[in-house]
Formats: sequence, C-alpha cells, structure tokens
Amino acid sequence: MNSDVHTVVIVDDHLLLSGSLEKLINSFEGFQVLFHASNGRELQLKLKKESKKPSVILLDINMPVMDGFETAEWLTEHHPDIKFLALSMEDDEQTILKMLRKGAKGYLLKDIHPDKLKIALQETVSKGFYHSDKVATTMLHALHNNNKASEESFKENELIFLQLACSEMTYKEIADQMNLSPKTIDGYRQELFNRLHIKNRVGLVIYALKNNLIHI
Amino acid sequence: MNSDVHTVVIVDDHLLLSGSLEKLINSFEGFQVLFHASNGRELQLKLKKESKKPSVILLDINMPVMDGFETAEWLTEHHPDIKFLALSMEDDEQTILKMLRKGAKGYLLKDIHPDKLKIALQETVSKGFYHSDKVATTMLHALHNNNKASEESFKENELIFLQLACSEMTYKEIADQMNLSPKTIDGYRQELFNRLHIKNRVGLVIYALKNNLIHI
DNA sequence: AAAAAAATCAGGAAAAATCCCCTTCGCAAA
DNA sequence: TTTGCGAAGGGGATTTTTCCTGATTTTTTT
Repeated sequence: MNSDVHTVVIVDDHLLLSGSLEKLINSFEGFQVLFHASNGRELQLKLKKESKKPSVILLDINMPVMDGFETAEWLTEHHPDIKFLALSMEDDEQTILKMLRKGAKGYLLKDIHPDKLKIALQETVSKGFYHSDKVATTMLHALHNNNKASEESFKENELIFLQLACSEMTYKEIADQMNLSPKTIDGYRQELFNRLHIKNRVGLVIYALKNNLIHI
Repeated sequence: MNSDVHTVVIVDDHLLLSGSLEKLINSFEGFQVLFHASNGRELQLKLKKESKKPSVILLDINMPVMDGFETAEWLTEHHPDIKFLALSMEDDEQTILKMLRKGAKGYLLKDIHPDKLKIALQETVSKGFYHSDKVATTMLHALHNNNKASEESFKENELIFLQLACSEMTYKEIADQMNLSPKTIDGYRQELFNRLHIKNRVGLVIYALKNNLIHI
C-alpha cells in the first residue's frame, strides 16, 4: 500500500450499501477503504484503535445511536484534519445547510452516479472540498433569502414544543412537561401558526415531518 | 460468459447503491449483473429490448414513476418465470406481506450483510426462494394473529377519511368533501380511535404515516 | 321475506383547540 | 433613565374535537 493511495472510511448503518460501496471505492484508482462503522459511536472507537487516519470519511446522516449531525460535530472538534463528506437521501435545504455548517466538505445525495462519487473523492483530497451543482445552488439560494430562513429557524423551546405537539399529548400536558403555563404554550402555538402559515395542529405535525424536525 | 453464470438485474432509483451493488454482485462467483433500471417503467423497456432474461431481479420498493408494488404485479403477470426479491429499508409487516403476496420470492432489508445477499441470490436460483429469519418470523406472526390484521385493514371510506384527516381540513370540511354527514365522519373517527387505540387526531396522523397509509 | 349486521346520521355535552387582546417582567439599547 | 422589545402568562369567547348513546337506513345473510 503506497503512500499516494488515499484511504476512505464509510459510516453508514446500511451494511449492504457500505459493503458494496467498499467494492466500488476500491475499484477507483488511488483509493482504498480502510474500514466501516455503522454509526458515530463505532467510528469513534475505531478511529482510536486504528493507527492510520483516513483521508476522507463518507458520513451518513440517518443512523441509530449517534447520527451524522452529532458525528460531524465530534469530527470537527476532535479530528479537524480529517475531511468528511455527508452522504444522505435527504435533499432538503435545511439538512444540507446544517451539515455544511457542522464542517462537512461536501454533501452527496445517495442517488448520484457512481462516477460522481469518484470525482467527489478526488476533489475532496485535492481541493479540500466538493460541491455538486445542486448543493451549490442550494447554498446560493440560502444566502439569497436568509429572510425566509428566519421563518424556518426555531428557538429551543419552540423545537421542544414542536416535537411534543407531534404526539397524542394535549397542550395542557405539554405545558406540564415543559414546566410552563398552558397560556405560554398557547402563545408558542399561535406564533408558529402565523409564521408557518398553518391553520391547526395537524398542519404543525405535517410541517415538522416535511422539514425533518421530527422523525417517527 | 458460460451458461452456469446466473444473471441479475437491479431495479433501484439510488444510482449509488445500484452502481456499487453491481460491483459487489459481480464479485460473487457465478453471478453477473445484466443491467440496472431506476424504476419499473425502465425495467419494462429494458426487458423488452434485451434478448437475455435475468435469473433474478432485485427490486426496490420506493421508486418514482413505477414503484416496487406495481412492478411486482407486472412481473408476476408478464414474466412469471423470472424470480425477484424485494429490497427495501421498510421493515414493517404490512409492506413485507404485501410484497410477498405480489409474488416476491424473498424480502431483503437494505441493512443486511453483503454475505447475506450472496446467500439470498444462491438460494433463490437453487431453491426458488429465500426467507431470512426476520421475514420468516414476520410471516409466522402474521399467520398467527390474522385477527390483528383485521385491526389494520381499512374499508375504502376509512382510507379516504384517514388521508383527509392528515390535512388541515376540519371534520366538517372532510364531510363536505366526501358527501357525508359530519356525524358519519364522527363515526369513522370514533371507530378508528377505538380500533387503533389512539386518543386524538394527531395520533391518527402519526399512525397513518408510520404505516405508510399516506406519504407526504 | 325476515333477521342480522353494518353503515349512516343525530342530540347533547364536556374537553380541547383556536383566536384576539392585554399585562407583567426582565433586560438591553438609546 | 427611559424606551423598547421579547418572553411568559392571563381573560374570555368561539370553534372544533371528542365522547356517549340511540335512531334510521341500507346491505347482507339466512
């Protein structure tokens, strides 16, 4: 294994994808898969054990135990020298931006052509980042109307309320759970209805689901 | 290409998965990928054009244009000699049973180990089917309490109501839409609450989402 | 055709959700 | 110091949801 071979680590809970992805990447000239992990926790352990550090990490977002967001934070904090690319099926703006803000050097959708993956890996090691046209467009779009971003950014309590609202709890029960007055909860509700242009609690649930604010 | 090589076709809209899966399958002794399709419609066209018929088809469920269910029906109808395995991330009982009823020779979860895929392909060509422990258990479970199945089977109007209830419409508006009295709608609601053990409309929405009765 | 079962619809009431306008408090900017 | 702002909370009214019980009509079974 000579020194100009770049090593890759795959973090994904779908064994079939990570296993076959390994075959694909090993077929790319100049790239070699070092190991897999099926979640962030496992990645932490294996990085500690391995003496060799990977050139690039392919990081899935939806994983059990420790998901892509947490893992991205940890990587940026503890291994700022290792570049990582997010790899996900979600193509919504919020998710993409969130991963890029957490330090991802690029964002790959799982339905890209295998050749694109090769290009992404090559550019990541050579230029330090890779942004597909779609992601670049998304970033521009986000910059362009960050006014709309305010509509879709939530305060901590709003997020908690949002998640509890997507359950069978009554508002009174939610108020108890959050140690707040039912009237305060009513305030959160009204504010969100206005901001998101929705008419009732079902709309709230649908919104939260569509925007990956909760997952069921 | 000698005659004891079994050919495989992959139907999946995630190019990255199907592309890398091809590498994996080609590395299995005795197996060779014939071609891909990214949905059922494309499969139809390519099967017509190709003179060679595949031994096995790996069929994803969630696809645009023509999904796995439709494709399974078409295959069973027009190519009963081609065996196909369902390949999906959904592990809920309803989906598994639905695919098996439509003629799938097995059901593979996308998080299986690559070695399992090899075994599945081998058993499918040799024995004609492959059922993992998990799927076998699910089938037994389904047979065991098909009473519960009645809990989870819906009449036409119940399904329509369920879908409309997952919107911002009031029950009165739903009644108008369905040309029924609001009191009838109230009856549907009450009946579903009892049968599904849920307490309010949010529970209904969550249930519908979890069981793929609607998709947003 | 008669009986049974299922679907549709109603009355009435309590609980929850929704809406609108208002007060207080703390904190920070002017 | 005053002014302004946002978060927490309140009063009170209306609409919608939820629940329970019973009646009528339609469909199915016998």
